[in-house]
Amino acid sequence: MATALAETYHSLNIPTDPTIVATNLWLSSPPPPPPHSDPTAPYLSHQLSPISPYQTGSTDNLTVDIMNSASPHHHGYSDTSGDGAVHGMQLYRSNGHSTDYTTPTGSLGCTDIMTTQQYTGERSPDSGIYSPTCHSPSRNDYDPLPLVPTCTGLVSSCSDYLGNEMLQYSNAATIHPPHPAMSYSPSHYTTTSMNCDIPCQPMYSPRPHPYVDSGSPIGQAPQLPMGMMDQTTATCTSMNASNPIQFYPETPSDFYIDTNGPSPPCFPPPPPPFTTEDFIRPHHPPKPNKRPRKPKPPATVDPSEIKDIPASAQLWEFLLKVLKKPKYAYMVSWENQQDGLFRFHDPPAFAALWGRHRNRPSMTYDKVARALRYYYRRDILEQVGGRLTYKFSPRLCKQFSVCSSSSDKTSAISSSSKTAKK
DNA sequence: TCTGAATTTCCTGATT
DNA sequence: CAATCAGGAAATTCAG
Repeated sequence: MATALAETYHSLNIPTDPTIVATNLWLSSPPPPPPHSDPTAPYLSHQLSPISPYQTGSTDNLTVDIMNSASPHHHGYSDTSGDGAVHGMQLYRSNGHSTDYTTPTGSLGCTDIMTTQQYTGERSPDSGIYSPTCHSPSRNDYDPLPLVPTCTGLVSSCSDYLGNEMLQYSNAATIHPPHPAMSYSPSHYTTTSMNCDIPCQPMYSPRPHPYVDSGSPIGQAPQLPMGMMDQTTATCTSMNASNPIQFYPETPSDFYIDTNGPSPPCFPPPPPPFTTEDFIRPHHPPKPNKRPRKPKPPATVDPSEIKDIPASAQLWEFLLKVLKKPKYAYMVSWENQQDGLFRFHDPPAFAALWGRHRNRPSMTYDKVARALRYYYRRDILEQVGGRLTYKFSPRLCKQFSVCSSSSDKTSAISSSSKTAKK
């Protein structure tokens, strides 16, 4: 793939750097920046990228450690650059839940996540190091999922969409195609290949953000903060293998970002990927009791979020699959797998996941819960006392071994459950 | 086209 | 007070 990239560069008369290797997205020693950048010039490897309002410094090779934290809502970030700070990361969380984030420099403790939270950096006047700070933007000035429409820097190997109500992590910079005429497919932002011949496609369709009332002057997703990448192996695979969440190493290996001061933009910004309307909470006027149903939106290209779960899977089957995937454990996880007891930790996130699986964008936890309650009478679930806690029935657990980690016979109950009395 | 299963949607009321 | 639970009722989707 490096050969293909080199050929592309050669065809565009773009110098390549021999130190670029397939698994290295970033270089450890950026060359000096040019004296100025020409927006019309070809993208040279040493050109600067635009500086965003959320400029940060160097970027750590972040480890998102959800499973191993004390709380399922706790996310730890490792300081792989070893300087005592976690750099250049933005965290987007829009599920409305309070979360406490801890970094090597201390607890950040953001609590208001009615809007997307952003963790941005502040440069220390002494050390020049950027340290994470917590920024909870107001409802009218937050940054709604800026990565989504630009699909820049997507690493497909950890590209599971965690969703509208879920978490998206980014490091500090944005990948840009090396030339305006080029575009990247998300699938080619792997650690081993880049290709420019497939049109860039947004990973997610633009969607209304549930936490914006109106009037937000959002026209263009802002560029993500830029910073010098101080890791040479900041790849998805370097993350906690049990929690391979979506990750956007934004800077291709052949770009360098100046952290020593403001930099002029070196290429035209991408077209506005969002409109204001994309982020306005859909208005729900008062409805009569018997309301006309909204027409179902056209099916997306692939509504199934988890590829190994058939779109026709029932909710309980979907649940079992999700429960098997550690990366979704922050949404729902076993409380006692032997007993079939599980608990939702992030109900909106799971609802969004289920909704996408079924191409139901308006899915909510309330609806999921209603569907789950129907399982009581079908002896698929049984009632337990705790909030957000459900339990697969002993029949299901015993008969189909779905509650132990041994075998997967979930397909067997599909047919049998169809005979259950309504 | 019809039918039934499995939700999905909306609702009211109770509980935490 | 908000979130969640419980369950009724009706609409929707889809497979057979």
